Amino acid sequence: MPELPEVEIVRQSLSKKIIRKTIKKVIVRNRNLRVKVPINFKKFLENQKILNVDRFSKYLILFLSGRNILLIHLGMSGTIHFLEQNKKNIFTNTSFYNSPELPTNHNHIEIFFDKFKLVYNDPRRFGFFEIIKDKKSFEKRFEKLGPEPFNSKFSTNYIYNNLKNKKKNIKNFLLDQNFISGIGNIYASEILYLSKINPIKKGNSVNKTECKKIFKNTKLVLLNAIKRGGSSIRDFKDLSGKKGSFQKNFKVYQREGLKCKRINCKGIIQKKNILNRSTFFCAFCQK
DNA sequence: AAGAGGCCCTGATAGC
DNA sequence: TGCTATCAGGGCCTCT
Repeated sequence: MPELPEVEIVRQSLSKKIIRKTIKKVIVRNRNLRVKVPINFKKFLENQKILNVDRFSKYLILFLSGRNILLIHLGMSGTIHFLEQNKKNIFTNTSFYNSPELPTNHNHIEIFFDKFKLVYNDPRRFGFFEIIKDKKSFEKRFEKLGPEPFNSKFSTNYIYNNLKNKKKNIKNFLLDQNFISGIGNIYASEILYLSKINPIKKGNSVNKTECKKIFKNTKLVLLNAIKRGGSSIRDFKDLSGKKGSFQKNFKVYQREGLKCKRINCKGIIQKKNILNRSTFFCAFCQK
């Protein structure tokens, strides 16, 4: 479901709720996520205080007082719900990302604090929870991943040097987390549109000027998305204003058959399957 | 070794 | 109505 901007919005909302709070109780209702939830998962969390909520790429990183680290990945369909406990001890939903009401099914993990709880819901179960026990394993966990777009390691030259001898198409490069971390299927299409590059263009035929555009537009698109609270594409029911709104800024994603938004461009947005992921682009202005 | 493709899983929607 | 097929915001593993 979420790409870097959406996970960042979750991180921000979570921070406001749980930093310096202590986990009272944990219920695991279904261990069968993408990675099996460890059998002693509760032990690692209960009575731990949340020191900080960080994020790398699409991973949420919760630093716990006992020095363990909880890693959360939302996969394609994971959502975290915040439920407040009222005077009658009934939990009522106050969701913060993309999920107006707590669904009845697929609530796999519940984390109780004083007066509220977090519920992890994930129909497809591509998400996962992981406990990391020390700093070394923590660094190792992310060592194969490429830099985030905001990291100084990410630069025009970094892009160019990685692409220059490669036959892989540029769309798949942007989705390759070992090259750059945080871009997903929506933002890859959007970045290439703004950069006027055709998604099927091979790495070795992307020139330096184009790399510069990718560099600039990657940061632009992700930062704008964060500014607008991320993109909400599946949940159209909620009107509470808690949804992200970047979907209104999509130039190509889910715009198949519609006119290209570039001024004076006569192109029509096309949809093409690249490595089994839908890719949207304007063949007229993306060369 | 790089790169293509399959697979994990459920739910919504389209088409017959 | 009730089937089947296709597609979803991700990432890991395998095969060539």
